[in-house]
Amino acid sequence: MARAGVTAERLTQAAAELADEVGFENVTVSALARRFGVTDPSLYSHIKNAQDLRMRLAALALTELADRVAAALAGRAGKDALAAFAGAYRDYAKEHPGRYAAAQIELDPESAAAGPARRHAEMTRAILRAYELQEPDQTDAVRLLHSTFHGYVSLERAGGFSHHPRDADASWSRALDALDSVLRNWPPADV
Amino acid sequence: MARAGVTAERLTQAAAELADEVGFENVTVSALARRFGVTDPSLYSHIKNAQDLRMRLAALALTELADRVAAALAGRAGKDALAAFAGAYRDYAKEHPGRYAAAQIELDPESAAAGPARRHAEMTRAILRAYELQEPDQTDAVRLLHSTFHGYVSLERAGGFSHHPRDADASWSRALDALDSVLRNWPPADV
DNA sequence: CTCGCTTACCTAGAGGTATTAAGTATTTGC
DNA sequence: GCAAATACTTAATACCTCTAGGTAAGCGAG
Repeated sequence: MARAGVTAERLTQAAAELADEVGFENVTVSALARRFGVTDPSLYSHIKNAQDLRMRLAALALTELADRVAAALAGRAGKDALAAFAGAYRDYAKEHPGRYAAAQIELDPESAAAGPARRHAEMTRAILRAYELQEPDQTDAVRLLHSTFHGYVSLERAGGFSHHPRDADASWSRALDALDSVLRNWPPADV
Repeated sequence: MARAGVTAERLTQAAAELADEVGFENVTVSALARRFGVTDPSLYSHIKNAQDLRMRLAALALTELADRVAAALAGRAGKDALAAFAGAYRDYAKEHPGRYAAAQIELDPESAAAGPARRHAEMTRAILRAYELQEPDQTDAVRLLHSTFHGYVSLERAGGFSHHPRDADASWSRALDALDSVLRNWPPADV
């Protein structure tokens, strides 16, 4: 009996493909073992448990997403950078819905802060450079941007915009206009 | 053997309590049956299947959330209304994390459009009345508001803001300032 | 009041997933 | 070419979902 050559990396990669095909919630240890032609318990030599698998998948997705955003951001500033970040973010979610869903799970504090999550925060701060915001406004703006991007993509994916004729792309574009406007003219507290 | 008096309504209510206690993903038919002191199959007289139960729970949560928001919105306009809506929304998510998670699942198009989902859209439009936006700007603004609220609450619940000293309440307050500012001065397309 | 219908609930069981324990086979390093 | 490490196996437990078929409790009509 030849070995299947399973490693944690190949498992995570396969889990990512599976997630995009059947949805994150249907990524199971069993389905993954089936895909590799081995029995379920075989996978426990490589992963701790199902939760560990999901966290590895989340880390993969966050890293891929950060790579995309970083590439899109290169050489841009101001609204250009804002649109590039947002576009890369939204496109990734559309192309890889399962991975995007995985990226939303709460990963344990240590690995989250250490790993890819901090890259996202740093890149969002990079966008803001051109807008010249000082702390704590910068942190507030990072949170606002992240919330809007994630919220929009999240609602769009859940079908929240599909029952209305207005094009989701158009609304997205206007949302970016609005964010740019608010960043250029960041309001003082309690207007 | 006395009857337990299970009905679809009591099941849904219990499922909501269970969701807040153990998380939406841990709301199972078995756990619910246990809570009512009956066997698992007994519940299938009242609900179609596990998915049906989740959808009833989602509908309950959406209705409760809409009720809260409607109450908060009464007699307010402009930024006052904006803050009231946002506060009710965020508070509900904090008090009832399981129900809030349930409210995010994709329910089938018919029941979604017919039921509570449309109430949310209508109330968000009510906020905008004072800002006097015309279509399609109004739809774009509705989507922006919803995205921001949902995104912020979602990231906050996932612990996205916990690794930074800046208070999540303060950032939230500034986000509302920013949204108010952008609504009062809605930018034309492609600034 | 009791007969019979409806409905709530049960037992039995099949099928899927997660996980541990303990064993066999395969590869690798010396 | 052997020993140690590791990949993978079967076996078994536990939980969850759901169907089929049966029992019993409550209710309306005679």
